[in-house]
Amino acid sequence: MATMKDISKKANVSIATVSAVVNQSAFVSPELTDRVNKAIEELNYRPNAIARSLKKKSTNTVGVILSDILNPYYPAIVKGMDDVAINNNFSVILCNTSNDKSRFLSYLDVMEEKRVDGLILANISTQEDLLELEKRRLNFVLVNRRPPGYNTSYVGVNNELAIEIAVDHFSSLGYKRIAFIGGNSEISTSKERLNGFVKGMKKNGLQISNSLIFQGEYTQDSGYASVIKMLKEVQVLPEAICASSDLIAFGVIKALREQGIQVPEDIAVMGNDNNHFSGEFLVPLSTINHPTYEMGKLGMEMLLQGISEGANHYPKQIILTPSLVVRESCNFAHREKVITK
Amino acid sequence: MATMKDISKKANVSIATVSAVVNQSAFVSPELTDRVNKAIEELNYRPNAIARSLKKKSTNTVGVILSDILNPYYPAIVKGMDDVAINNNFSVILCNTSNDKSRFLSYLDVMEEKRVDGLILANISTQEDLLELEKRRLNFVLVNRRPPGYNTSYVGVNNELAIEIAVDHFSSLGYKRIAFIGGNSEISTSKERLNGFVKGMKKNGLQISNSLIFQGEYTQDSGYASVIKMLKEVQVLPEAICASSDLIAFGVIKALREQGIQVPEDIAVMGNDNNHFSGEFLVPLSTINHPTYEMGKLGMEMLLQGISEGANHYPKQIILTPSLVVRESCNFAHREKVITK
DNA sequence: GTGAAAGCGCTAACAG
DNA sequence: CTGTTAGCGCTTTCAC
Repeated sequence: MATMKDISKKANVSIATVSAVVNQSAFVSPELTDRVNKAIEELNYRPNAIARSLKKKSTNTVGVILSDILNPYYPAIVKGMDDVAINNNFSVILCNTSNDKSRFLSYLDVMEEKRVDGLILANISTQEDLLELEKRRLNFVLVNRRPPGYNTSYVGVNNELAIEIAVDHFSSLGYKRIAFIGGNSEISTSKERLNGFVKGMKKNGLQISNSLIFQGEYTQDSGYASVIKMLKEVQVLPEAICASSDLIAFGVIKALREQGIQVPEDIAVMGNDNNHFSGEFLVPLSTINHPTYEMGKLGMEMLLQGISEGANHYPKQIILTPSLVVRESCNFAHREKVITK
Repeated sequence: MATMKDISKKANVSIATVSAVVNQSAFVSPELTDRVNKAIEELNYRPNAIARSLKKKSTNTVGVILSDILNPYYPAIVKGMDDVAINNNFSVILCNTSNDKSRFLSYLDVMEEKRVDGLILANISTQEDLLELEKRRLNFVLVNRRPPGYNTSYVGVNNELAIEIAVDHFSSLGYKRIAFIGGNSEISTSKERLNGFVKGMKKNGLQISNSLIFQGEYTQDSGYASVIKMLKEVQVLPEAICASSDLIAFGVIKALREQGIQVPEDIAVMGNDNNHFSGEFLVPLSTINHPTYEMGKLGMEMLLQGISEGANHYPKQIILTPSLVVRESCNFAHREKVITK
């Protein structure tokens, strides 16, 4: 493959001149520019970004690490990131850890060796992982999840508020006995959502029953399992269920229906995050919308800004505001009946 | 950041020796190995993959180009690719064209400049795009879509068979008047699926009515719009609708329901591709399963094999077989009634 | 077994 | 304005 040297020979100019026209980094007389461009054309020359990176000590590529691309929460985030990356001439290396810690660590190694200019991570919930990350000399911003107390570059949504809104909605509809079915308690978003539940219940003067709080995973199966568990353990069923994610809500509703419990007639259900398919679920899901595309977009913008500003960068956090989406899973006029087993 | 030179000084060995122990590319006495490793530890050294790439003329990274990460068909494909990439010490640069041709071209440029070792493309349907691709000196394999007549490295699913299976299923249930609602007719999978429809209808001795064949996009909105169009244009409604993708089927069912037409009681609907949420759609969708994860996995395996084998590589095509998934959207005992407007 | 040295393709002083 | 040159950090002969 042709190199600048080949071009310089062919065009009878110095290699520096070639570089200057390729990068438009200095004025070159129209005549020479022409000769160079012609040679480039003829030899089908492409600058070698690897060589340039070695010299410039920057790669114009960033890594994106997330835990599970199959979770429908992420594709929009990734799209947001990719859109701004390409607009700024950056490439993104995608790393899908599949929730595997050792895989996460090996991605970190690779990213460091490949000298990415920065990293966006959507999978950091613990101090431990953060420490691991900070060991590397990498620019980074966290997205969606964050360890407790973390207060530098981050963009996420107000998870606490999300569930508060959900509880408010339930309360305004007259529901009082409300269950919460959450995700993995290690994950920051999951904690924040549970906090939001507690806060919302208190705010509305509603009583919290510990027997109606469940934690599991951010999956449909987990939501399903939690309901089965609840049905077994609890004497008086809740009037409404607040799920920590739409995927969980899907599982919840599935389990309920299989047990002959109608949604929303018997029990109301709210989701959270506004999955692409929530509107067309077995029963159209009322939920809380999360601006995921924005999150990815802003995350990447923040990272690139950090990269270009270097030490002058002033770190910040952006917290996006979620909003209520009313559909059919909890619109039923509330009755006073209490369901017992 | 420490370099091999730093290590070599600190450990009092030559730079070549450092390289040898880092890469285990030659025997080094245990003593020197120790000294080197100690120095590496102390200086927190990380090999510079950029420099290595420049020298070795290979980057251990591949590009993946696809048209729309938001389409639920792709995440599993990407996961399959990423899984095998990491296992082989490769990174993947994700490129999401958003169906934008100029963006596709600029991705190609970038991939060439960044000297990726290969490319997987899931968005190539036309001769034109293929030509554009072949201009670059890049190893590549096509996945999912392919231009007519293309017969080198490819992995996809038997789209024709998929729809044939769907038609067979309808036929076995007694449905005769069947509509087909397809995607963009430019896209290879879309054509193949339409062919499968025609083939299946003929095979089952069923009459094809051109007024019952629609093309649009692989989206819910498009499926919705096609049904509205059909309802307006057609005198005698079909008994069953064969959708080219689940997303389309979602739109179809939504439109039908809004018009007061029950699925499957009034009209049966089959999807295609087995979207993650098809089982929990408003009406659980009977569909055809596509092994998407496998497709990504095999595609990446094929590419990496091609890369390592170089000119000795013997190109091939892998066609995965889809399978019927029966749920509720076309199980209704068929009645002889004909619906007219 | 280990070290010296050339060179991958490019950028950026620095001279002229 | 244009050319010369010294590296960027690493791999890889080729001597010793």
